[in-house]
Amino acid sequence: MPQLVQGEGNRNAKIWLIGEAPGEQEEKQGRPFIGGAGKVLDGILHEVGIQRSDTYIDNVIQRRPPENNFNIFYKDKGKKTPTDELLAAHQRVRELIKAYKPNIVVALGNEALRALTEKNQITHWRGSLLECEGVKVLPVIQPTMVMKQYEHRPSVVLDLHKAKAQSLSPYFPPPYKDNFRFNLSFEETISVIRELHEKEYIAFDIETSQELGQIMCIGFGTSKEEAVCIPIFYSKTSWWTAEEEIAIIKEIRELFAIQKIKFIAQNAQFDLVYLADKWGIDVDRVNLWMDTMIAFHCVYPELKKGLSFLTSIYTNRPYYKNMPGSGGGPDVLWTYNCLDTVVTYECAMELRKELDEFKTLRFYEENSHKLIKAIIQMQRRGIKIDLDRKKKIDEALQMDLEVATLRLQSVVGYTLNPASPKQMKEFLYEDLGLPPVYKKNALKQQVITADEDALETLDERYNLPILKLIIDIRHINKLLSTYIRAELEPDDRLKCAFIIGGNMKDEFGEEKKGGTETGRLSSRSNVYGRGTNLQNIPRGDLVRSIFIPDPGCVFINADLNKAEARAVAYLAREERLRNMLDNTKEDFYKFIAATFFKKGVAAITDSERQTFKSVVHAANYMVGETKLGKTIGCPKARARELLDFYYALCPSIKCWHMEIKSTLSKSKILRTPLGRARMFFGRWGDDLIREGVAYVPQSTVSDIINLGIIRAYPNLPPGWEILLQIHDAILMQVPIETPPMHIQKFVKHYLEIPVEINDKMMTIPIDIKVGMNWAKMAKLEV
DNA sequence: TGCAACGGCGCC
DNA sequence: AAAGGGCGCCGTTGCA
Repeated sequence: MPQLVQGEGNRNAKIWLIGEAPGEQEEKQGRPFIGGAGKVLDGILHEVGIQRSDTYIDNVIQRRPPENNFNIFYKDKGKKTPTDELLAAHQRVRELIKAYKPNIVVALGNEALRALTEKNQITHWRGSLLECEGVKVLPVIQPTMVMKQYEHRPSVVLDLHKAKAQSLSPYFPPPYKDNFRFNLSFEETISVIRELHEKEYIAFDIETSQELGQIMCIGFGTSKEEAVCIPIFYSKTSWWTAEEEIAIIKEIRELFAIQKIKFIAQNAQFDLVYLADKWGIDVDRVNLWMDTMIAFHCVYPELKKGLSFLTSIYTNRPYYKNMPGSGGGPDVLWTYNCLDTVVTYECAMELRKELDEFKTLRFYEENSHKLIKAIIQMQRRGIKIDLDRKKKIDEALQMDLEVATLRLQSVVGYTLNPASPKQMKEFLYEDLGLPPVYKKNALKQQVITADEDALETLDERYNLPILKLIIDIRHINKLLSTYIRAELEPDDRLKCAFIIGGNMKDEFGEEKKGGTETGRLSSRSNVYGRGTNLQNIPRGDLVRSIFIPDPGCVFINADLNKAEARAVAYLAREERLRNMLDNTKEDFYKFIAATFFKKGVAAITDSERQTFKSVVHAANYMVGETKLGKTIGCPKARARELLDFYYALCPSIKCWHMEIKSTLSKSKILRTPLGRARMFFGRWGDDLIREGVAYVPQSTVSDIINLGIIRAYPNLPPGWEILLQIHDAILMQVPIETPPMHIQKFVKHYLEIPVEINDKMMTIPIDIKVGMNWAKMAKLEV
């Protein structure tokens, strides 16, 4: 007879935790939440500062279902009709809540959510303050899910913080008194827009139709409960007459030009690009004051940053993205639009306070925020493409591909697709019977692979020229499909989107993680789905040669010299490394190699230099000997020796690693010299420390280059444009007649930025190159 | 036919 | 014992 697991703890506690059903361990010991899930829960409670003894913990169902399969409590497969047992269990929990009236009940998981509120989908409702028997209910993702997918943990931590705050009183927060205005006449619309002129803060949001490529409506929120929505399109036609539409858009354009209004948006890049493209709004002149997505991403880059997630953290509004879609008529879209703006307004105000608490508000304002407009212009401009050259390269590669494919077929005897990992593995490890080569996949599992490394290894060992051919075919495929055939804009330019912090892709507002965790920019295809990532264009001549400056211009490439190595030297207070980088006239990596081999710098070969470049990189970022040995092609012991040499030469590097570890263990927050503060949520361990070790110098460097863009952008002389940011470099174009001296002066003035790190000023020198296409860039001669 | 997961690969 | 961090895009595959 299965044992019932009774609730545990103090029923008079202010905070209750209700789970789904006991698991194996719970059943054995007759206590709730004591197995793996219990450990997870305890850890989070500890982190949040809730004593388990100050809670009452129970489950909806008190007996363990066979195989932990909760579905047995439903009569049908669709999980719609609860059995009598489940209904009784719902009743029991509700009666208990009614009798004891805790200040708040945390519903852990979908079944608890259902039992207390009859709602579904914990991932939607988590963090929303709901009600049961007059008591506050906060749905939270269940610890079991955190065990399976660790990335759910942060939301549980944040939600339990909210639960703790709400447990102080039994009262619900005051309800929102929403005042949303829409469905106005033309005259009312014009006058409403003019009323907006007097507002200090306005949150705005557009709803678009990808299908029509149109802005459907625009909403303006002027407090956390007041908003107006102005429709433009509905159901494939304009809402207004042509004259009215022109007049309204003109009014909106004027509104956005008012400098004293502080504009707020969630992911302003998206809205501003549309507003500029469709309505001719002058992005440069909009006084954007706060971008909630970018701000949130500054501190919490690991978390989702969609509006619904922010809403659950910074407001008391319940989840609202479940409103009916287009079937609900125009009012639904407009209400939704209004809600988005008031929520954005409230989140902005709360985020502001939080950034201030984290002492990173200034960083947000001076760095991330100011970057937004500069980046929008880069995205809108794009780069000119040499169409003739592109066509020739396409044809040549296509030809090469066909020849190589035919040869492959004739050797193999059937149509083997080198782009298919499945077919390749069968070919290598079954047909040819070669011993499998392994690698670690994204989940850190050892898996059999047929990647380029494996092909090269096998070719070396067994001399199989066919593998070289396969590598060639893959290269050509990659070049053609990813780069040469990237979709151009209607104006034949290649454009991309730069992402500062997160991006929501789909039109239902479903959250998609985006942006980098390190403060770098990322690049991808733009909001229209055209273009591609322009930060990973192959370095060889072939592809880069199709990128050309506009007529009358030349490309200027400005890159920060050994930026990350310098940052590490300063961050680690590694005097010798700092001195070598700042004061050694010889090549830095050759110098280190020469020290190791105890011979002159001149005698160092290129391959020796490359080896030590890898060693420095590996040692700085806590790469192990195995991986290093693999990268530079030497036995593990040799790699160990090289690492030890470097650590002995620059002993402070290891101290710096320890420092990062100690800071992370204390606060989970790392602060960079530029004032960027990030909270870490990862599982404690070496991976987390390695992440921290990579994060600080990486973000420092990208923040410096971005600061350069911010400083240069408003001061660009006529005809000068910033085209790309590639982590530690920027690509610009300038009029061809610009004197080299002028270029050098400008670049050094705006881009070489002294930064104080550990009481010393670090200035990363900039190398400037110039050229008529991106492949042929030569050092700028002054 | 559309979608998500995955392997593979380009860059810093 | 062994361990690199950070991105985005393409094609294939398997599932709905």
